[in-house]
Amino acid sequence: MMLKKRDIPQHRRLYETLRKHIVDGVYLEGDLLPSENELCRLYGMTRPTVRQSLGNLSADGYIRKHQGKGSIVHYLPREIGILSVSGTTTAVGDRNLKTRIIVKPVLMPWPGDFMFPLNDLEKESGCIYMERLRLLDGVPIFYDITYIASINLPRITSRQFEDRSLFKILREHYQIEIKGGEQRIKAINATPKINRFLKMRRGEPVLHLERKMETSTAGLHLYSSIFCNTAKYSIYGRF
Amino acid sequence: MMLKKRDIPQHRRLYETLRKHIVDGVYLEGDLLPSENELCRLYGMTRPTVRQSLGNLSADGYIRKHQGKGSIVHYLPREIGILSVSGTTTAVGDRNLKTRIIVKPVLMPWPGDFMFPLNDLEKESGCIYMERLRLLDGVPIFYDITYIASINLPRITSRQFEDRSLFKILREHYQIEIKGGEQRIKAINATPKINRFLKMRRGEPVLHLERKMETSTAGLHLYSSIFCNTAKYSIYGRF
DNA sequence: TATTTTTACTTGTTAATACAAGTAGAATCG
DNA sequence: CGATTCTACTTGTATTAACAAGTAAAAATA
Repeated sequence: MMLKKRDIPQHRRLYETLRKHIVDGVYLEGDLLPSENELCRLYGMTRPTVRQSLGNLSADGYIRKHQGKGSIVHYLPREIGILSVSGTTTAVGDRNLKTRIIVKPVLMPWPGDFMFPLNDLEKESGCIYMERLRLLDGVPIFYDITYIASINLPRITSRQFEDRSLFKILREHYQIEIKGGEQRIKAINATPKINRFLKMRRGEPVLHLERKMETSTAGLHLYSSIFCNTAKYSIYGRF
Repeated sequence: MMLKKRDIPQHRRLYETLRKHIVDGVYLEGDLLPSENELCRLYGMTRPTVRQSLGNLSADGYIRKHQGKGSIVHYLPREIGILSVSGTTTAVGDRNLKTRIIVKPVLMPWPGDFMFPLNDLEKESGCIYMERLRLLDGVPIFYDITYIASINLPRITSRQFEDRSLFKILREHYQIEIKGGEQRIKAINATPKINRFLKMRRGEPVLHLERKMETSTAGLHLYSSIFCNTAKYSIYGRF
C-alpha cells in the first residue's frame, strides 16, 4: 500500500493535525476529542494507528485519556510558558520576544572545564560559540551562552540570527531537530557581567540553567548556559 | 485467556522488569537491550506488547531506540537526580535523604491567595497542610510546604510521615498515583524563615518551585511550594 | 419516584501478520 | 586490496481481530 504524503507516517500526521487544532483553539481545554473509532472513520486509518497518535499527544501533555470516557484536551502552557520542550521562542511566541546577539557565532576551542563531559568527536571538532540576550517586552530576561560541536554545519558562523530562533535555523537549513535533553538548575547570585546584561542590581538572585540537548543527528549535541531574571516571570514546565 | 498476575498488564510488567534491570545496573549505559523479537521469546508475548513497553521506557528516558540498530540504555540521572518525575525520595534513593516534619499534617482552610487556581470541590473540601524539611547527608536542602485537598483521605492527618515518602503513603494506603503535573521555577532571596530552616546566610539565593501534581484520582491534586538550597546540589531534570 | 439493571458507548490489552526502512557485517566483484 | 553488493539482522508502520474494563445514560424495576 502506498503512503499518501511524502512518506510522513499516518500517525504522525494525525498527531500534528490534532495538536494544531488544540493549540489553535479548535478544541478547547476540557473538550472531549472525537472517539478513537470516530477518528478512524474521519481520517481513514485503523485504531492502533489512531491510538499511537493519541498516545503521543497524551505523553506530550496535550490530552488526558480516561478509560470509558474519552480523550480530554489538557493544553495549558499558554500563560508564560518558557523552556518547556524545545526552544524558548516556540513556547512564548515570537510576539514579545526579541533576540539580541552579544557575540556572533564564532569557531573556537572548547572551554577547559566544560559543564558536561564531551565525547572524542566533539573535542576534535571544536566548538561554535555564541552569546545572546532575550528580551521580553523590551526587558532582558535571558542571557544565553550556547555551544555547538562544529560537526557538519557549513556556513553557520555567517548566518543571521537576528529575529530567528537557532532551532529554526538548524531545522530548516540542516534538518536537525531537538529530541530531548537534560538540565541542571540552580539559583545563584548575579555576577557583575550578568548584572550588566540583565540590568539587575547587585546581589539579586538569578536562575542558572545548564542544558545539554540531543538532536536527530547522532552524536551532535547543543549545550547552553542560561541565566534568567525570574523577578517578573517564572520558568514554566510540565512533567 | 487468563491474566497471569493480578491483572497487571503484560506490557507494564515488562516495563517494570526492564526499568529495574537498568537502574540496578544489569544493563549498563550504552548497552544494547535484547531485540524486540528476543524479548518476545524471553517473556512470551507478542511484538506489539513488547513494543509498548519499550516505547514507554523510551518516553521516560531510560532507553533510546535506533531503527536498524536496537534499543540502547540511556540512564544517567544517577548523580544527584532530584525532582525529575514523581517524588523526590524515589529519585535520590532513601540512602542519604532524611525527612524531618516541621508541621504535621493538619486540616485547615486554603490560604487566601493560593498559588494555583482551585476548583469548587477543592475549595469546599478544605486542605491538608504540612511542612517538611529534607536533609541530604545531614544538610538541609529542601524546605517543602505541601497542600492536599481533603477528598477521601481518611486518617491521613494521623499517619506517620517520618522516613517515608508522602507519595508512598498515597500509593499504598489510598491507591493514588502521581501522573504528572506542572511547575513554576524562580530564583529568590531567602527570607528569614527559609534561612532558619535551610541554615543559609542572609541574601543567599534560593530556588523556589511551585508545583501542581495530578493524580490517578480525577480532581485530586497535590500542591507544593519547595525552597531549595542549590549551593551544593543542582536540581536535575530531563525533557 | 427512587433505585437498580441494562445497554451502548468509551478506552485498554493482546494477538497474529505483513511489509518498509535503516544498519552492519559478510560476501562478492573489480 | 578496496569498493561494492548482498544478506541477515534491527526497529518502524499498518492492518485486522477479539475481548476486557470503565463510564454514563437509558430502561426496567421496586
